[in-house]
Amino acid sequence: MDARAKPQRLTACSGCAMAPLCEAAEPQPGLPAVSCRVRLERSERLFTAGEPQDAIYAVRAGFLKATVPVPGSGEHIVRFLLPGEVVGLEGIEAKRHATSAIALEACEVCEVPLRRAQFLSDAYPAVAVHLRRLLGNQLARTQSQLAALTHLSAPQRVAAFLLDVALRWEDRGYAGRAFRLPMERREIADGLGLTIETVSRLLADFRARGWVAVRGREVEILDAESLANCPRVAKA
Amino acid sequence: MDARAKPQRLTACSGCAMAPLCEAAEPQPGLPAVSCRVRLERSERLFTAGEPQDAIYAVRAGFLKATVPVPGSGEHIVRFLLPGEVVGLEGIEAKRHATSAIALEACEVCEVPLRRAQFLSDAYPAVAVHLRRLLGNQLARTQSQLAALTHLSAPQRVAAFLLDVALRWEDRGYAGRAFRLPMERREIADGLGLTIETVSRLLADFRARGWVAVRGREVEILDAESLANCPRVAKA
DNA sequence: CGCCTCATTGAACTCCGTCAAACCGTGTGG
DNA sequence: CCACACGGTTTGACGGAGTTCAATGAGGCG
Repeated sequence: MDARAKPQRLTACSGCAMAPLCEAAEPQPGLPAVSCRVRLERSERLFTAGEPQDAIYAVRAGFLKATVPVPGSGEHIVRFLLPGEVVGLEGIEAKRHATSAIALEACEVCEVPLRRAQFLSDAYPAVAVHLRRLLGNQLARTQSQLAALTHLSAPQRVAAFLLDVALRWEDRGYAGRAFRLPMERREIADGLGLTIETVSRLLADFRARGWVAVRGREVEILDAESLANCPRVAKA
Repeated sequence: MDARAKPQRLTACSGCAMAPLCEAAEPQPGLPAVSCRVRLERSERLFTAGEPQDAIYAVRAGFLKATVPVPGSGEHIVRFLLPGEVVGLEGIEAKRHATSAIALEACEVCEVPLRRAQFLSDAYPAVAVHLRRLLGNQLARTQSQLAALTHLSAPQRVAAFLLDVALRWEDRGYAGRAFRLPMERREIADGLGLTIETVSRLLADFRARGWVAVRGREVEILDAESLANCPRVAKA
C-alpha cells in the first residue's frame, strides 16, 4: 500500500499559471493529455539538470526548490516553487533540463507534455502568447532577483525573502501574513547566498524587533513596512 | 552633419540570434520591417525600465549594459550585451520594459517591432519555436548567473566574468583570447556585485600570476585553465 | 528514553568594503 | 610643446559584516 503523506491543500486550477495549457479547447486525436498524478515526497526529484526534458510542470500542492549546478560549487537554489507556479520553462525548446526540481515536502505536480504545449501553441495564438508571457515574466523576475541578491545586505535579503514568499502565498489566495516555510534553514540560506547561522541570527533579530513572529518554520509578518525598509546594517 | 563616431565593426547577420526574425520569408502587406538604424553613443539609452515597449532589439555593433532598478539601491547591471545578442525579450508580452539598455560605447542596434515578431510567430511555427528558445536560453543563463554570483568568491567572479566575455566574443567569430572591455571598472564591479577597488586588485593579482595580460581596458587571457580553477581565496 | 537532525547562540577570524591618497591617460588651453 | 585639470584607475591601510568553527539547545521518531 501507499504510505505516502497526503499534501495538505490543493490549489484551485483557476489560479494556476499553467491553466491555459490544461484546459484544451477541444480534444485532438493524438494530443497527449495533462497528467496530474505526479506525487513527490520530501527530497524526491521531479527532474534533474542535464536530463532530456519532455514536459513542463505546474505545482498543484506543496513547495519545491529549483537548483542549478555551479561548476566547482555543487548545486545551488535559484528559486522556490509555490503552488500554482510553473517550472521547466527554460528547457521548453532546448529539450534538456537546465535546472533540477526537488520537493521540499509532500507535493503534487501537474505534468504538461512538451508535445501538448507545442501543439496548442501552434493551434492557438493565445496559448503561444501565454507561454511567451510566462517565459518573459520569469526572466524579468530572475533578473530582479539577480540584482537584488548581489547588491542587498544580508538583513535586506532575509527581509525581502520573507516579504516575497508572503506576497506569493497571498497571491495564491491564502492569508499572506502567516505561513509555513517548509524548507530548512540550510535551504533558505543557500537560496539567499548566506549561511545557516546568518539566517538564524537575522530571524532572531527581526523577532526581537517585533517585525516577525517566528517559531520553527512557522512565520508571521508583524511589520511589513519595517521589513521593506530594512536598513543595510542590522544593528540599531 | 553627423559627428557621431562610427562603430568599429559590424557583425555579420548570419551569426545573429535575431536573424530568423529579420529575414522574413516573404513580405506581407502591413508587416513592419526591421529598422536597423538605431545608433547610440556611450551612455545613451536604448530604452528605460518602466517605459511601454513595442520592439525587441539585436546588437549589431558595440557593447551595451542591461540594468534593473533595485528598490532602495538604484539601478544595477544584470547583463552585458555583445554584438549578435538580443535584448528586450522579458517584455515581449508584458509590453513594458523591465530593464534599461544603455550603450557602453558607440553602438548600432537592430529594432524588431513587436507587431512583426508576433505576426511571424503566428504565421511560422519555426519562428515561434526560435523565440521560445531564445527566451528559454536567456532564462537558463540568468539562473546560472544568479547562482554563480551569490556563491562564488570575488576572485572566482572576476575570473568567470573574463572567461564568459572571452567565450561570447569568440562565439561572435573573433579571436577569443584577446579583447577589449569597453565598460569602466565601475560597471564591471556593479555587474559582479563587487567594488571598483576589489576588481582592480584582482585584475592586478591575476596579472601578477601570469593568468592574464591587462593594460587599461585591453585584456588577453593567458591561462584560461587557471582562471577556470580559480580558488575561493586568491592569496597563494 | 535515546538518538539523530536541525536550529540557535557564542567567539574568533577574514574577506571584502570603506576611506584615502597617489597615479595615470587624455584633452585643453596657454 | 608643456602645464594643468579631470575622470578613471591603482594601491594602501583599516574596519566591519558575515563566515567559520565550536558548543549548546530543541524537536521528531524509533
